Amino acid sequence: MRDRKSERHARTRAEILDAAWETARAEGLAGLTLRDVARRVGMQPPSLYSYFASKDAVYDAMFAQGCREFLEGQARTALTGDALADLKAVARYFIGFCTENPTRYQLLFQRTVPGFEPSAESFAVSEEGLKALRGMLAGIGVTDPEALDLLTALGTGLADQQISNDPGGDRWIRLIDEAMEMYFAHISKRMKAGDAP
Amino acid sequence: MRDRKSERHARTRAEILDAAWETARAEGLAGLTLRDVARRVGMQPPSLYSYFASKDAVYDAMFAQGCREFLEGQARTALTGDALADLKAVARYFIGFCTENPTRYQLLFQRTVPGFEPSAESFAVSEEGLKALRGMLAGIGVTDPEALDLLTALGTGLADQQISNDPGGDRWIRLIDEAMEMYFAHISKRMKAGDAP
DNA sequence: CGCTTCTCCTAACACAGTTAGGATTCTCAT
DNA sequence: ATGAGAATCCTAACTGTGTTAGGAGAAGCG
Repeated sequence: MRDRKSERHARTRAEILDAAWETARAEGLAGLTLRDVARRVGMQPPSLYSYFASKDAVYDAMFAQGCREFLEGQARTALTGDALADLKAVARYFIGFCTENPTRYQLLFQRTVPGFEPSAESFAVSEEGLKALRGMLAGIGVTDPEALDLLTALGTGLADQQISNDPGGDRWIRLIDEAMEMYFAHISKRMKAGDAP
Repeated sequence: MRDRKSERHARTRAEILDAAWETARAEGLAGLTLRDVARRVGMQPPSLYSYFASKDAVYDAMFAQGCREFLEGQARTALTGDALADLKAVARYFIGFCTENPTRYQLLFQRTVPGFEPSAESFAVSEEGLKALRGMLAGIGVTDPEALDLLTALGTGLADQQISNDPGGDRWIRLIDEAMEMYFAHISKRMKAGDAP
């Protein structure tokens, strides 16, 4: 039978989470206030504690939700088999995801919230996303951990820069393409050199 | 004549700043508390307001000090004239500076403190550091803004990754070298291609 | 209908940054 | 040396934060 009680609970929880995202986008991640969230959903602040054990639990739920969104978008990114083109597509997706919602990026990848650390549960979701990303790259032929680190550094660096400079601009597309070409040339050369003796 | 009054003021101010760095390193940047700083220097919290107008002013002073430290170290980085070697040296200095004191890096480059934005004055010091860095790179032959963005992204990405993975390790030296070789090959190719028609 | 459980409330606490206002002490020209 | 003036440092108190305690009322289910 339908469990009306827990359905209602989940619905309210989602409502609170939405309100939390609203405040976070408006006031910044650190500017998020339980009192503000409560006002938005028409409750008194302590009432939120029926749905989240603490403010950190709210951040944690936002984190997990962000990871899930990342995964969904990732699954929609079509690959062609052309390594360089796919590399560009993955990078574009990643940086597009980051710039689309800087608050979310900040929470997921910059870990900029004062004392917050994702719970084991949420972290697992995050790991799943990374695994999928790594799978994509392996499909392209990038498996060397050092090369992967290089690529990761390039990706997060570009995203950071993009967000702090002109989020929403499109100069970054050129920059990403250039970066990926640079990276592709590098690993191609290395693979030709035959690093596995 | 010696102005004993302002000397004493400056001395106490420096003392407070040191205490602030101590707490920041121990508790994290966001965990810095005026009450904690006051306890460390043997004062009551409100007394700090004779030296700093607000908590943000403390962050601001820390920011400016960090920038000055960056400049000093930068001036000590000797260049040889060999472009690739110099590129590596600059990158190593940058990332060494970042990993040496992650708290300082966080304040200077990640801007992770809740509502803090550096004042115009402190920001000027920061700009001076960037100008010097840009000068170094120009000396090596890197002036193309897009190439510079690419390099910046690579540098901050590597620093971020290094700090969150194994600060103090030395694997990053290899990674930096590899990154700089990759970057150098890229701009060399581009310059040969003759991007200036 | 009656029992249980959940929801949401008010009151209050601890701990931030910060302000007000007043002793005390230091500095320096007279 | 001494008194005016300024700087230092204090206590008390305010606002806004997250959070806890405890209870009134509604919702759901037999």
